[in-house]
Amino acid sequence: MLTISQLAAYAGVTVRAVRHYHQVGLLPEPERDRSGYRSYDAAAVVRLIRIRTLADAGVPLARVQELLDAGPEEFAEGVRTIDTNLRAEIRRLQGTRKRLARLAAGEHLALPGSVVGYLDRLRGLGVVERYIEMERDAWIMIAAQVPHLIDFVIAKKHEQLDDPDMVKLYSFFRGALDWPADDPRVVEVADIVERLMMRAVEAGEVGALGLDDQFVDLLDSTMVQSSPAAERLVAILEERGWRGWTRVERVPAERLHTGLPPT
Amino acid sequence: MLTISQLAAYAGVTVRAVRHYHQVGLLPEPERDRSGYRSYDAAAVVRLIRIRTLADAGVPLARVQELLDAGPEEFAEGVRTIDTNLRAEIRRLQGTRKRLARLAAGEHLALPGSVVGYLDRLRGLGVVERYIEMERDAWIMIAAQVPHLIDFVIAKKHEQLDDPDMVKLYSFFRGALDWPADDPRVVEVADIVERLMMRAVEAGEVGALGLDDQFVDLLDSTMVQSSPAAERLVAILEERGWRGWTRVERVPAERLHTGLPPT
DNA sequence: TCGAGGGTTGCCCCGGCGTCAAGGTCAAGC
DNA sequence: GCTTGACCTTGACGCCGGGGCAACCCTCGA
Repeated sequence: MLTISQLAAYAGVTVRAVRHYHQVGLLPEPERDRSGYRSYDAAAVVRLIRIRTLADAGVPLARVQELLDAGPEEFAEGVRTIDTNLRAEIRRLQGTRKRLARLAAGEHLALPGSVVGYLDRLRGLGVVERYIEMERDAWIMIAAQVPHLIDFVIAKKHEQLDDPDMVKLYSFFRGALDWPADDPRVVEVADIVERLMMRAVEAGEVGALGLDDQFVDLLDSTMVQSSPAAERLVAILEERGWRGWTRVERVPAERLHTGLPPT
Repeated sequence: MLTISQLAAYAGVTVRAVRHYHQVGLLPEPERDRSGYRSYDAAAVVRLIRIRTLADAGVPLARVQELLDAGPEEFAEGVRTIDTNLRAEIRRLQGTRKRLARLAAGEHLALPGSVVGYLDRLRGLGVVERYIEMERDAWIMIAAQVPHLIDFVIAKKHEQLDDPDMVKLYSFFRGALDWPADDPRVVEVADIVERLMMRAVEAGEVGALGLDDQFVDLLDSTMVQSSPAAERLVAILEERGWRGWTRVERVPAERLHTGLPPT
């Protein structure tokens, strides 16, 4: 006969665990010897190893109980389910490994791939990292608010970037953050933006993304505060009858939306 | 800005979990709007997704805290460790799947492969299943008591089975369980056993496996009670000066051990 | 104006043991 | 025979990562 520690060691569990199984009724209490020690037979070994095999597979002890006391067909059915779950868990862990590797590589897991690709395109245009980071944060917020629209919106932005005027506008973010407010080039940029806005209105691109007003204000104020030149740019446009940036309005009447302009 | 449910949904966690992270200080409490609602920014999204990536990898929240607040090299080192653990966990689960399949197939996980092979050899000799089951239980107990010796002992048993006399002895368990006690063949078997024991003594095979006396008694009594013929066999041997079965003694003096005879 | 569907805090609950605490038993060595 | 140290016993509390629920507040659309 076996002592509890022999039993436990052979099955690869702790003595504490075996007693726990007694407590919850999963393993029947065996006979005791005259000193009160539990004394186990082969059936206990077999049952304990079955318990551990199932428990190692992540099966809750209560379910282990049911399975071991069930008929062979219910048992087989249960094991199939467990194995399916195990496979799923293995795949989940493999996915986690990939995400972990991306995290370690400094990738931005908070953004869908489409947005990352878009930001890379901006980087390719020479846009400074400071601006990219602002825009990235904005996209994170947008993706969180309207995740189902994000790929569609990004596709729109890519289309816009095919317009040379839009590329010129982005060149504003290549060095313009350092321009003084009275730099004459700011006026040139304003002209470009106005042309873009007119075209957007003509194309009927007056969508509402469903972003809340507060957030739009936040994006606009981030833009305005990013540099004196940016502040000036927005002021010029407002003089010409365009209010806002993220969501542009023609003052006083029509509410326009350019399909989500930069920050 | 995001509400807690937008944040939670985007990161794929529950609202409850986000609040839990606030409680344990893992995610800083954000600003509140005028109605007291939490209001999240992009940094919170990034942090939450990092938390989840690590937590999904099985990292305890306290360790997640340390990692996220650590320098890049400590972070990288930590991630390496986590990934190693993940790989180990995946391998563990794959092993569990195999064991589960064996369990479902009705295999005896409680026995090392060497013993299973030995029992199969007995089956091949035509030994009846009733006896095999008795012997299997005995081997489970032996394996549990002296796991480090089991393969060695089984190798010995295989050697013994190369002896034609031993094969004849096992043929006893092919039908002899049904023999009457006064069957003359029992005496023949006793002769065979005696020859085997003599040879074991000559070969100096007088080992002590370290099995406890109680257990040896149990095995012997199981043997004796298995059939009238078995009882008779043991009685004959005792008359001739051999006591015991599992651990044989030459009466009155030398204590012999045959290298673990059957049951 | 009202109800549905958010949000808030606070507290208890779970599984699967680990970890004491406070003793009893047993074999071995002196 | 006595001590030592390794084992055994029961019982109670601790741990993690939240889930669930109560009871209330806030906001928005019909």
